[in-house]
Amino acid sequence: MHVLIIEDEKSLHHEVQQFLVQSQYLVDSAYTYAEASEKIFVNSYDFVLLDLGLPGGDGLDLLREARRNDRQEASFIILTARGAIDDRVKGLDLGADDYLPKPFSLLELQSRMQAITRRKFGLKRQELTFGNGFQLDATGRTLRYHDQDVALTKKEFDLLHYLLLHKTRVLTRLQLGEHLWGNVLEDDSDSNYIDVHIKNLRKKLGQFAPADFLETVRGIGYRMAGDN
Amino acid sequence: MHVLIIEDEKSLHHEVQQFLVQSQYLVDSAYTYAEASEKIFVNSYDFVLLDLGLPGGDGLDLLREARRNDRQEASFIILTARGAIDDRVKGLDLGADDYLPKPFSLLELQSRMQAITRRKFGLKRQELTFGNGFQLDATGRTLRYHDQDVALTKKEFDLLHYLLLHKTRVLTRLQLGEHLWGNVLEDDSDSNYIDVHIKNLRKKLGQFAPADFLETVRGIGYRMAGDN
DNA sequence: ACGGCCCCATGCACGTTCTCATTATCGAAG
DNA sequence: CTTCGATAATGAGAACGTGCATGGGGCCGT
Repeated sequence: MHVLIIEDEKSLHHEVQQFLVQSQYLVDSAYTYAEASEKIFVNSYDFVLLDLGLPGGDGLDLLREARRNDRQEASFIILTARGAIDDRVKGLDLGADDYLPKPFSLLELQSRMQAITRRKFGLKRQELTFGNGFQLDATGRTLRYHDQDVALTKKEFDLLHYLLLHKTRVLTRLQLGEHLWGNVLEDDSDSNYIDVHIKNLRKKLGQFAPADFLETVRGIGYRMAGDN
Repeated sequence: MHVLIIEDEKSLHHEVQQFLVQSQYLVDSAYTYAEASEKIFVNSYDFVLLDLGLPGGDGLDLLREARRNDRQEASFIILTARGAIDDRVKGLDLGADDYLPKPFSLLELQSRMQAITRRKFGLKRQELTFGNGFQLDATGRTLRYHDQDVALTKKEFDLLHYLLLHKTRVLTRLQLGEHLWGNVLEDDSDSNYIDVHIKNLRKKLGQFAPADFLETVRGIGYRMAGDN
């Protein structure tokens, strides 16, 4: 999951960053309006944490811009100073997904992000199931097949998780690269490392059950089949 | 175990503090509302001892704030003046775990804390068992393997105890650092002292039985496996 | 002052990720 | 049905990152 932190206050920024990195998110940083604007335009994120009191411009403009051309599918969480109710209302009007009054604890941030993810993908529980017996727990970062653990590396897990969230949708290598590796859009790297990870994933899953649910869509990308 | 004492009356505060430090807790202190508020938001605790008659604000607000979308996983124990029944009721309503009418004995405090710990982790007895023959007694701070004592240092014991309480859950170095060393998040110490303690622990336990129940989760942290 | 414990620095070992060369497979066109 | 170009899968190994082992120094309590 690719997250952008927009916050000018250094220590808070750093704290949140550390926490998210530890929690296995892929984190980008912006400290000013200009920086944020560029990154939002160039990259594609799953979450944007947006502080409003930015040097160089009104943070809400960023949200407005991003929502206008829906190239940015990120969920926005607004970080407001305590009591700035106006900003909250305006933010939610503009399509923010949630707001978080400062000061907030990291646990709270985490649970909001999880809640948003669940809402966004219409999940009821934290676990994702697929392929007749596999069960992925995003919080514990574990995968099980009928009660036995399946050991995956970090990248393998992230890849599987992302495919699973967008089940039945075809994901291009570009999209996977952006959200899981933070690659910029245009670098058409002739590398095939995503293919390699797909292969490794199939191999590991294949030890338990035929991994035909992870389909190749020739010329486009990969896709996780829905259950039947 | 990380404890925050919120109490403005100096001598009582000091007395409790001394006692808890002696009992091998990791103790933080707050004497005012503002101080308490900051510490609660920055750190993560296992217990918060909360006096309600605070200078600078109503202590119940702290509890309310903390409980609003699980900001803190800490257990709150409210310290009430004798007879202030209203506060007790309000406190328990807001999700306090217990209350303690002043004056109270330190032994009583200790037994309440132990009771809460047992409740929180669903334990019936005081002892935690694991790895086919090990038995950890939290009160006596002793570890035995089939009736023979295993000598552990303070940090080794605390580490083992904490992992055991959260059995099957992966604990990051960050979490261990916060709860056992009281580290704040931002010091990104690239130190490996937690690894060292893990190693020493494994070595000591390994003298009695294979210590494979203490698993490494690469890139994340450590985890105590459940018994089979 | 002494001993033990805790923290830190270093070097090594191993697992993970990525690159590259090669082989297999697909799909369109003849 | 066959051929051919494009695309994907594979295997091997290089580069990188992370955890583990070890020993020394400093700090604390006795």
